[in-house]
Amino acid sequence: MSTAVDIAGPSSPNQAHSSAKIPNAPLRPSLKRSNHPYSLSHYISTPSPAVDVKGLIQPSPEQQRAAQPAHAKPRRAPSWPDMWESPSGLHLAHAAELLMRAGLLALTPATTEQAGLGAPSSQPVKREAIEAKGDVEGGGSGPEEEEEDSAGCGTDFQPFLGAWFPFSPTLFPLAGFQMGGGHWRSAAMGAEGIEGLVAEGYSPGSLGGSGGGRRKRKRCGECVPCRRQTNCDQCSSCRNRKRGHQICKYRKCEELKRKPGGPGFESRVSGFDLRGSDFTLGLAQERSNGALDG
DNA sequence: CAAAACGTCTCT
DNA sequence: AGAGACGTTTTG
Repeated sequence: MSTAVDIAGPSSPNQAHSSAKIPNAPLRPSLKRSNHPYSLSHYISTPSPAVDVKGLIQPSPEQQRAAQPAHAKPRRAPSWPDMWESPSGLHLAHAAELLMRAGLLALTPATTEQAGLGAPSSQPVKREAIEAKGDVEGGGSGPEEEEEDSAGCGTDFQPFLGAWFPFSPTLFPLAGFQMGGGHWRSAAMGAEGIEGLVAEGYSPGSLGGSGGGRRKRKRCGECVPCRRQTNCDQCSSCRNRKRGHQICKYRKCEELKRKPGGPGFESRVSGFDLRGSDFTLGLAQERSNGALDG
């Protein structure tokens, strides 16, 4: 088992059968790409190891081993440290900063307004375009991929080293990234890739900006509910699926529960702490409650 | 086209 | 405020 979180709701007796017909994948299929060799509890209990740039670029054998637990099937470059794979993306901000310092990752400047920080329109960048290219690495999506589908973060992209890592939009402001406009730049990524990434983002219309009509937001893919894979079959949403048109209450994305631009939206970003994030703390709490397995 | 699920409205 | 119903959007 990997990081697939199957946090039972108040009761989930029918997980086995319900999971058979439940679309495990979050709405964004690209989330399937994420591959987390570690369980959630790993990230909860294990402090992020100090990583230096050198280790980032040329991971030590120890790091490689750490990224590849014995039971984990190697579905990506084994040289890629697990810091990219944190389901919460906590390692990522650290990594990004290190990369930036190392000059390996440069970002195009964007204003806060452009980035839409704290604004509901701060949309994750759609990744289908680059996924099509990057599927080479971890692309062997076997059936077991399902179990990790929702472990992805907001955005994956393939950096210069050729491996996927989850990319949470909320981390960009932390690491000095400006992402709202979809403008980020990898030193090793050509303009084509960048443009593809940006261009493939939500269309203005789908952003609800000028389109006018209401648009659907998408699951973040990284919150606890999103990571849950089975419907409880007992909540009102599950029981009333046909008429309710609603996802299981216990799978309802935390992000979508919030009103866009509502209270807490911005503070979650600015108040994000690399070690004590809402997500991590929440998981820790869940774990202490026995909701998460080891 | 069907299924899934988000957004909004209405009711309690 | 929460739940339910339904329109609508999105995806395969």
